[in-house]
Amino acid sequence: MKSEPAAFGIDDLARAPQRTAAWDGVRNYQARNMLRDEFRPGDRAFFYHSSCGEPGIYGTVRVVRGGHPDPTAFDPAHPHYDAGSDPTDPRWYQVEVRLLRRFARPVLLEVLRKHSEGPLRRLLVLRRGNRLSITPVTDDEWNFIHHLARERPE
DNA sequence: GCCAACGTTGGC
DNA sequence: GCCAACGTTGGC
Repeated sequence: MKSEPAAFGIDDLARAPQRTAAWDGVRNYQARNMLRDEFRPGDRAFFYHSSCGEPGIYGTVRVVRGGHPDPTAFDPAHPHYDAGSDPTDPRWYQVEVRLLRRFARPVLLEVLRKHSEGPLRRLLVLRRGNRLSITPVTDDEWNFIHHLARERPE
C-alpha cells in the first residue's frame, strides 16, 4: 500500500490512536475494487513511501477492518471530496489498518530493484509505468522482502 | 523541474 | 466506440 509520507507516512500511523487509521482517499477504481472486495481483517500489507526522497517499504500493517465506504468522499471540505459519489451508493471505499511493524532498516526502492530479475521479478511496484497505489504481494515476495529488511516475517 | 506512463473526460 | 486532450502519479 503506497502513500506519500508528506501526506501520511508510517510515522503518522505510529502516532495515531491505537496505531490505527483509515486508508482513505483512494480514488482509482482498480484499487477501490481491492479495498471493497478483497481486503479482510487479519490481512497484512507493506507500507510503501512514494514521491519522497527515499521511496521504499518502511514497514508492515495489519487490516483491522475490511472494506467500507470512505466518508471523505462525502465531505465537501475534504480534499478528496467527490461530488459524484452518492452516499446511498458509495463510490469509494477504505479499510482500517494498524501498524504491525516499522522496519529498523527500510527496504528502499533501489534495493528492491536489485532483485527485479530474480525473486521480485513479478512485484508490481517494480513494473514500469505501474501507478496503482495498492498491489498484491505473494507469500514468497512477502518473505523475501522481510529477508531484505533483516526481519523475521510475521 | 522533467517526463514517461497511465487514467479520465468529453466531443464526435 | 474512438481518440485527443488533459490531469495525475511517481521516479529521477
